[in-house]
Amino acid sequence: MVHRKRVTLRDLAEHLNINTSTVSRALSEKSSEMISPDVVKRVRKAAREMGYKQNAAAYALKVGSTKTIGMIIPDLMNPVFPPIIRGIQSVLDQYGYTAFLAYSQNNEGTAHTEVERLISRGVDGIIYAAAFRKDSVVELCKSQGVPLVLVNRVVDQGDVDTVKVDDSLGIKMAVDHLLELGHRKIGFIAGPKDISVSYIRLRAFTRTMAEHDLEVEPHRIVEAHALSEAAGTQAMSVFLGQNPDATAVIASNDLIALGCFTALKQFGYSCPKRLSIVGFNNMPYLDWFATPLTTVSIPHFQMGERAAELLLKRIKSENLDYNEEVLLKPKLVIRDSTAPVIRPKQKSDAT
Amino acid sequence: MVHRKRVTLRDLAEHLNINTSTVSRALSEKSSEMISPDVVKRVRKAAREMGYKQNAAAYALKVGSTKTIGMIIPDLMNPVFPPIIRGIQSVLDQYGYTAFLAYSQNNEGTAHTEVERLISRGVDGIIYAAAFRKDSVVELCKSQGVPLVLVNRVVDQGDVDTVKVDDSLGIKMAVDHLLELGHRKIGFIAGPKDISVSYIRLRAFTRTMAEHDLEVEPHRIVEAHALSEAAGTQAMSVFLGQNPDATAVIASNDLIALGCFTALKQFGYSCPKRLSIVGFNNMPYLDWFATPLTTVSIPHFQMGERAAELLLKRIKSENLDYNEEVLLKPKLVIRDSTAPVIRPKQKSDAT
DNA sequence: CACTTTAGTGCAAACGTTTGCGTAATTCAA
DNA sequence: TTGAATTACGCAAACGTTTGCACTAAAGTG
Repeated sequence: MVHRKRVTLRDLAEHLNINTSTVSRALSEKSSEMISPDVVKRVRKAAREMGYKQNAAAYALKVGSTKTIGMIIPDLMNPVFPPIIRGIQSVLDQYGYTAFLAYSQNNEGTAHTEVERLISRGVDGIIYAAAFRKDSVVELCKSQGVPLVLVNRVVDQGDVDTVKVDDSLGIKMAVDHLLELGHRKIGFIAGPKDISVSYIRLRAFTRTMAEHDLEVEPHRIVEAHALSEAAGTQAMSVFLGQNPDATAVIASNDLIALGCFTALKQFGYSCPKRLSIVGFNNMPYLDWFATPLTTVSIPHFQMGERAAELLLKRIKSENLDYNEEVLLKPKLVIRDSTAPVIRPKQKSDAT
Repeated sequence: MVHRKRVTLRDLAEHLNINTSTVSRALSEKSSEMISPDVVKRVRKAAREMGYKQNAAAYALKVGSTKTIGMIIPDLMNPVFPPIIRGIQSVLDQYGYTAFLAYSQNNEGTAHTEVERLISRGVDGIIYAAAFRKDSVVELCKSQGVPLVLVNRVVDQGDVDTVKVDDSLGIKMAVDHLLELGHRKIGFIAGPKDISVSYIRLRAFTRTMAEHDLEVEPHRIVEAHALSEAAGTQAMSVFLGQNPDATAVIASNDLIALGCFTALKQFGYSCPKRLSIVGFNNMPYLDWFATPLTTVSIPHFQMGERAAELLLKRIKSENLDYNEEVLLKPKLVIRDSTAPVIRPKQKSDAT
């Protein structure tokens, strides 16, 4: 019994000998009060029995809203994003919205085309978790009148809704932690500086150090070409080459921090004995690692929730000019990759 | 410059002083050959300049195909699924399809309602990675005429397209590996038996053992109430309670295997010295773990690809009766959680 | 009782496409 | 040059909804 044909409003109407408009109104929560309670009851009963499902395409065409949104993340393989996505969807579900998922692959060009695809699909709004500091996507959305909220990564020009965590505070906590452990020669493995989080975290690092009257020399900072594991080991290799005396590094990212571990191993150094490492993001399963990573934790799920709430609000209000910023608090989770500094007996301890 | 109104076919037609049907045909790849090359060129140029984007809702309403599919997974937090999703989308992208993502939360009821939602959204097909052995979703899809392909988890009744890996072979490899290491007292932490993978893997375990003339007694098998970490430690606790002599266990799942680790720790046992563990799935980042898990690896990404290909094929052919099964090969990746058995000096070594 | 108001329902247009069919203009065969 | 075949395009219907408006019948008002 294959029902290739779905049951439509007209089918219901004919079956009940009433007009399709009455059926439509009876089914709608808001307009059902125009209709006599008795009819409403009969219509809904018939709808249930005959298995009526609203045709989303027809609705979208008529009303102009698809009840869908698009979300763009850099890469699903980065374990940071699944919780964010879940957060988004948890609130979307409550309002009958559904989400498309697309990837930027850390490339603004593909992000742009993906956004175009989503807009062409008629999404009511977009959550963008892959922004570059200078990003054409925000112009695109603005020109097309599509609500947009940025999450995690933000954009230099200020007039757009954003949900982010206080990266500066996070880095400050990391630095303070290392200082308390006695570290002074601290390095920073930054991410690409065209991504806001990389930039902000790096600046927060130097600023916090400065507040403690610690000058950070240029060779203490090296920039990874991506927020990835591979880029991390590459960057850490050059760092270790030019900083044999460093006792700790902060990585812009957990993935970069992992990369640091393998570079460390290649140099025959051990963590945390020879060098402490702290990451950023608190990705899942870190507790299981051989040397569990000290890292600053961000409220992934909550970020998703707030972003979705903000977007829905913006979709409703039709007021695109206003922009809001919600700032979430990070917190430091201390594990085994950081330890008190050991005063070297000699200047160099080439193992 | 907020363009709240999108440019439509009619806008193009009026601007060019031709009929909308001509515009439509000129833009379509297939029917553009009915139109003079000159007109086609002009239309496409104008479309580009005026920023025309096809209205997906209108197209869907008219043609009946939304060029979207739905995928249902148990839970995004399970690190096995992101690669599968990526695989699916990588082939979907090539054909202009987009995917909705929904979660069953390992509950057939919610899976059912999610599928209904997706169908109501007009998806052209569904990829279902969360099936139970007896699952109403396949009936639902069949009755609604919606193409369905199962991935990873399959269903008892046979007539539905599936992409799966040879679980039995995977377990056989795991058992053989343990036997080679000298293990004989091997346990199995099974998953819920209403999920095909749990059931099949368990059966493969007892069968393979039998092939080696090893009877497996009932107390050697305990069933976790879910394919999750928590369920794993719970099950492993009862296992250890009733099997003080066991030297190895196979877990139905990496997540369950992780749970086994913590149960082990609670008993003060060490892995692999006291007990070897092997998992299933080869989730990401296992290499980083304190004791890297020996596990059977499945081709996640490829599974996604094949599932998408199969679904697209089924969507095109309109032939719902036929069903196909693609079977992928697993392989064993040996890490540190398995080691040769140590012959106990005494019968009991209560630490 | 004659009237205005109100409640309940039907009619028809519209959303932006696609596509079968008709028709005018062009080409071809003879 | 004439008729048939072909090419290129326009006309209009249809997909399944929603919604402003018109209409009927009942209820309320004086």
